[in-house]
Amino acid sequence: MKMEDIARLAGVSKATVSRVINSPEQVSPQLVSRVEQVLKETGYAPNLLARELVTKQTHLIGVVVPQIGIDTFAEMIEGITHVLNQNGYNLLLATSRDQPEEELRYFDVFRKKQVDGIISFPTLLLERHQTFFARSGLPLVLVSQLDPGGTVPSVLYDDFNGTRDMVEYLLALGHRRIAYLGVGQHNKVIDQARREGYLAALSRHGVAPEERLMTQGDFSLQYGYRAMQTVWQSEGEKPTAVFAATDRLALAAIQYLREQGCSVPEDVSVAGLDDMDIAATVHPSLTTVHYDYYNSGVQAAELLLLRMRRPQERLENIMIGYQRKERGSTCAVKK
Amino acid sequence: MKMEDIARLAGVSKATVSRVINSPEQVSPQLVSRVEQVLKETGYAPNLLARELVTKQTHLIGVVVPQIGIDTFAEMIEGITHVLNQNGYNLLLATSRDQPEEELRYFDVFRKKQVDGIISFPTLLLERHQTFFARSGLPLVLVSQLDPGGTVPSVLYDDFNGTRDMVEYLLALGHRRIAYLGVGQHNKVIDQARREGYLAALSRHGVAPEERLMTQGDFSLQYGYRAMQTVWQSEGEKPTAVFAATDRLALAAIQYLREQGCSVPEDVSVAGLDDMDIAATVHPSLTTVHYDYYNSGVQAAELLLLRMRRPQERLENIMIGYQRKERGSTCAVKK
DNA sequence: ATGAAAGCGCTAACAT
DNA sequence: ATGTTAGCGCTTTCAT
Repeated sequence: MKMEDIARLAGVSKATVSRVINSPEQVSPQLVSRVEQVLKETGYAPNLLARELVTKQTHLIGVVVPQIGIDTFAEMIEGITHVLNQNGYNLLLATSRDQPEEELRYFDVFRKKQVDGIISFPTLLLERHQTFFARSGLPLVLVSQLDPGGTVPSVLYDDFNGTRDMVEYLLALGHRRIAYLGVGQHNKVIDQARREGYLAALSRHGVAPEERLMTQGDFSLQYGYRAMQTVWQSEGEKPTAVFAATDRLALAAIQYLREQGCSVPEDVSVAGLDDMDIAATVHPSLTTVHYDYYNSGVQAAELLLLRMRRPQERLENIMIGYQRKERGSTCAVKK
Repeated sequence: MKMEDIARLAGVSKATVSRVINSPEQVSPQLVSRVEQVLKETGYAPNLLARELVTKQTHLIGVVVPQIGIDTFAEMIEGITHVLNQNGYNLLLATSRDQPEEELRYFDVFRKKQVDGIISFPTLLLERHQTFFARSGLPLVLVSQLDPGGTVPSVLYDDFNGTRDMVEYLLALGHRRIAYLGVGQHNKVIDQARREGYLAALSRHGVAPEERLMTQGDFSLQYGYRAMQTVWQSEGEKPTAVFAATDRLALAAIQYLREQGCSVPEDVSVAGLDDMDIAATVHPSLTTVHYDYYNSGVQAAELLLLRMRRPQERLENIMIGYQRKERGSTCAVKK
């Protein structure tokens, strides 16, 4: 069923049907109701591909994230989806599985699909990203990372200060040997700011970092467990506290420590970062750094909407703040 | 930059450019390389809208889920995405927020966008769903729910038996007063099978269900906490065990019990359902019913692919099995 | 206010 | 093997 059929059934021209659908105020009331009648009866659905080919607006936004199954990403996508849908946009979702090439491949698909804009959570920015940013002419927003070229606006997490703050908190509790469980292997950028925050806190308090207390891996619980094990079995005095770059790692670390007959927080304090919703529910409740990931998605979507409406306007990056949550998995070091 | 421009630059016709892109074997090697040269230099990206308008294939699959931020949904979407991307399809993602009307609205958008197929995790099937299934002519797959009309294939979770099995396990441990924390308020269908499984187990062992021990709510931790509280404060003897319809509810219930000075599992056993990945990591580790949600997404996507390739073939529903995981949050009832 | 016709960028049948 | 041409289903001038 196409527009021409509707036109014939209503005894009008294609153009009139199109007007009834898109700008009924331009058509006489009688014809409007006559056409609408037919529209109802037939259950006509306009072919948006055809419309979009003409109008050059697809109301489609391409979104790339490393994964979906991780709470923080899922929350963020939920925020993006909400705002975008609210504004009449649909989202084309893809996962890069931590591979920058995959991400670029999707950028290309998005471009061919004529998306109106792109939101991306990059793993690692390659030179080809820059080329794409410069050439595509598409409205873009980055999450969690800065565009070295300075043309694409970003939504950033204040990981450096969040981590520094938490580690200083541990230092204030009297801890000196503080382990760092990172995620650097897969996602360098996510790890970097946290690692630097950790080091900054130590240096500020005159504590020398020890390689054996620092690990890097991925987001998995298995890795968190093994990382804690590696640290725990390393030569030298045991750490009295652990900062994990994500809550999941922290949870896995606590599990390992518990199995070693070591209780948290009495023997070892453990702090995470993310504040996933169950962090306050489990026991011991997790001391962690809270970020509003849902909101970060909302901000990213709104930033993109802004960019699309006023392409030339210079936009500020948005920094997502943190809150330190002191809960049950940390306490003062034993004398 | 359009195809015509490429044609001009390469000194050939539009049709030849199209052939070089879509079926180079039909073009002489010299022209292929000449055109490809130009394609490279210009960084030409074909407008897929135009192609799709002609070929009537968008390689787009519409996916609707109630939410994204819940682990189980996110895992499932990850499975869908993986298979679909692997097969050259992209996914158009929407969330219904537990509203059947929203879901139908997206079905309509999908249809207009000319998607090649739809995967939906319905909250509640209305009559209009049936109408859509019958009229749209689109390849469809349902998750977690049966099509009453019997035309749309489904991927189902064996919630009835999973729950029954787990509750029988609790009964075998000697528990008789077993609470049920349900999710029925928002998603009737998800709750129904679990509730029936619970009742079936009780009835099989001659235990009369008690209204005061059964609640219904949503997926949130807050609700799980309040539900446990309601049950705990109800008139009558305290339950010795709790079956929660999801792990999240179980975790929240454990938190409430702990705050009441009640230890799990010594005083009260608690079992969940889902086996979210941290279920084995937290303490006490959670006795639960395991489902492979990622795989359910894979199955749904493959079922849809099958349906799209052979539209008339009658397809069997797929049942996702369960595994009972006996862990630390349950034990035999105290004598 | 309405209709006729051109055109969006591509594919595919047909002709050469 | 290559080019010409007619659509795909819509929107949007431009006439009337």
